[in-house]
Amino acid sequence: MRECKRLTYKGKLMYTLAVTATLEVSRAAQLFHALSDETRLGILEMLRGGERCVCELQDEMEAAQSRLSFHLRVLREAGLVVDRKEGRWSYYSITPEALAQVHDMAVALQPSKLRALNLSSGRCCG
Amino acid sequence: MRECKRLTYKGKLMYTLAVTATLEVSRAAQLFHALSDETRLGILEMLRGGERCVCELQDEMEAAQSRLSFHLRVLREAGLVVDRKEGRWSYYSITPEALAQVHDMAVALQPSKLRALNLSSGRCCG
DNA sequence: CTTCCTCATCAAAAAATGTTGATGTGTAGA
DNA sequence: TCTACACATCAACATTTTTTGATGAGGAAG
Repeated sequence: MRECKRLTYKGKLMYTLAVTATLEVSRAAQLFHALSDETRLGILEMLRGGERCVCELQDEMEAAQSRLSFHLRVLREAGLVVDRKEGRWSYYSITPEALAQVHDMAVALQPSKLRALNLSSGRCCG
Repeated sequence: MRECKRLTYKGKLMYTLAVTATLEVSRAAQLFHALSDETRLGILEMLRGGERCVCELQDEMEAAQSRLSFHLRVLREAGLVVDRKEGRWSYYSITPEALAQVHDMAVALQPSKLRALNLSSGRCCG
């Protein structure tokens, strides 16, 4: 039947977000993948309280240092967190913009009937 | 320092969603994992237009039948889609509740400063 | 300089995930 | 009945992701 038209851009499948913004599927997959691990969700949960150094995360999460470092890298490469060096510590914190992008994607994923037509590109939930 | 208190329930780390709802991390990981693959996102994108049988997805996505079947199973097991048999066809469609749950999780993930205090447990974005 | 601490990175192994081609099951039509 | 179709499932393989322990870089303090 082939009646489903996929919106593409430079050969890449895109999602429409409201009227304006579009997000690449590869970016969506990257973000969702970064969120698909319990250790990383735990890290984000901790960071929701504010900046933390790796050793704090290490204590709290009971994870080996190299393991934590690995997951922090995944989160960093997805843009979900940033790090700041101070002395011999690395402090990690959440990138609100990336989490907002996750929210945008979640909205974009909703079945069309459920999506309001007048969604702005900004957050509507605070 | 250990000043980050994690909310737990029956030994499982939980997220607070607004005041009322809580979501298990393992469920969050499962949902995000299901969304972390471009093929699966493509399937969901197609299904946003409504119910499809596997062969339609197959044509559109240019994917082998067993590959599609594999990804549909991941989506089904995450509760994101349901299938309906009719004759020799299987029609898949989106489970709006699961996508709403994804949205809830995206909201729950936002850094606390950015979250409104009065979020209802329902969708606020339509 | 030497030592200790914090952390990133690496290589090897382990585990999980995805792909492929083959086989099986149920349905419909000849 | 026989054949073709739509789909699920399986086993083998390929690929990716995660874990582990070791090594190394850089800062701080003696």
